Amino acid sequence: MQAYTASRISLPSHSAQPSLPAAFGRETQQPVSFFPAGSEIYAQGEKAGSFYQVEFGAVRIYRLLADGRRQISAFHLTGETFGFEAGTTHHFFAEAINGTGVRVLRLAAGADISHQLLPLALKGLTRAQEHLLVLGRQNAIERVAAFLFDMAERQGGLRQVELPMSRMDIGDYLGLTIETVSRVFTRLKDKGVIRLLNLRNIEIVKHEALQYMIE
Amino acid sequence: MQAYTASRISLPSHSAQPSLPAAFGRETQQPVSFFPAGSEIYAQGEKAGSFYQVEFGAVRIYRLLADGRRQISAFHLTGETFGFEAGTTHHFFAEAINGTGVRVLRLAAGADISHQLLPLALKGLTRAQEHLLVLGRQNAIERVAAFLFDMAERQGGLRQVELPMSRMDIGDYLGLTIETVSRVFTRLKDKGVIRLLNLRNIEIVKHEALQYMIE
DNA sequence: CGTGGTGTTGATTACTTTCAAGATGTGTGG
DNA sequence: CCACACATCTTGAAAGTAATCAACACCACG
Repeated sequence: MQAYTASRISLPSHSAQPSLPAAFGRETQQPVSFFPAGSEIYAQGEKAGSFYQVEFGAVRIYRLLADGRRQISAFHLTGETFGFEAGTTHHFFAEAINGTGVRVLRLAAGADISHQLLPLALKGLTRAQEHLLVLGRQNAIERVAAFLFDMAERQGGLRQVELPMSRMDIGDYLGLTIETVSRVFTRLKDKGVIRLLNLRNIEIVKHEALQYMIE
Repeated sequence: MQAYTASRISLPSHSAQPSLPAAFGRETQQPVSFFPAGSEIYAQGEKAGSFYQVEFGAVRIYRLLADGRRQISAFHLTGETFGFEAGTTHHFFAEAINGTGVRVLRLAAGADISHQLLPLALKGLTRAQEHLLVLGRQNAIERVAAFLFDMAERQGGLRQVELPMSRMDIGDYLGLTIETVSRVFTRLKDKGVIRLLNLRNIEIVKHEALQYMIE
């Protein structure tokens, strides 16, 4: 059994203010905060009310069981938005996987941007529900295939895919152990479906084989 | 492996118009439609744009893999709302589990009720993410315990809990086979945690034991 | 060039599924 | 109201998949 305790590694430092998030008005503009690898963006139980846009890097959203088992419910890559939750407190943890730039968009009191948030929330809902199918009904190789397919798609559908997260993160996202994740990578490599360029970069050789695995 | 094909059993018939859904304005009022047990409310690929409130009965939301494996992502009981989705087409199937009354709330063109929908979408998102933890990181007995705990809570926290769905529905919700679900029910009964009043009604004898199982 | 963390591979164990048979429950028609 | 029939559920035995335990390899860092 793999176990964790949530740790606050360091505080973010503010940096420059690059590209404007297209979907939101100027009034919500905030500078970009930098979060070092492994640092906490928000914690379960903290007051919610902001949301966050990834400028660069990657973020994991997760929950813990009392005995330390961890389930990552989502990864967020550059350009993606996260952090909105029901109620006033966070139900999940958010951490930077690597050094990550995040634009914190604090909701002005009374500002009604629900018509902008709703599509994002619905997209997150659809994503979560699709992930339920993977965790509930697919085996190890299908889960990894679905993960790689999704990551490739979110990176523009290129052959080369970057995996900013560790095997342990992948395992905790797919409901598998790191050993099983590793074995499946090896199997996919031996089948010629993927090539392992290095630990964090893979090439999808047989895209259609991958797609076929996940239906 | 358990397999399904989605079937259209019958069409709904309109009936009386009881209680007003408190959260929504008069302009969205619609009569209650009755859906017989097993009938389809909407299908994957159909045009979305309405949402639905359960007046009585129960609904299952699910997805299918090409080979017939099914994952139920949610059950909806009396008073609950469902059907909002990202994009213009449904990604899921919705079926009445038993004879079910549903109020169909069609969105008037241009009507902006996103501020009413957002909390519902966020609640659904939180629910789905919590379910991810169950499917990804909990074993059979913990899954069933989490399910019973949730059902009890949604029915007012009473000792007696009604399970309107079959063992197969429960299995497809929890990512288990019907045999495993049945065995776990027996184990919980033998431990004195629950009593099986009949197939569709259980009594939670040791509420704290159930809670302890799911942390 | 060590050293600690991360990842891979192998052997064994454990849990859930699958296959199979029997029991229970429900609905229908006589 | 009872009897039959079909569907659903339960239980048992065997098989399969992933987890666990363990050792080793690789990589990044100081």
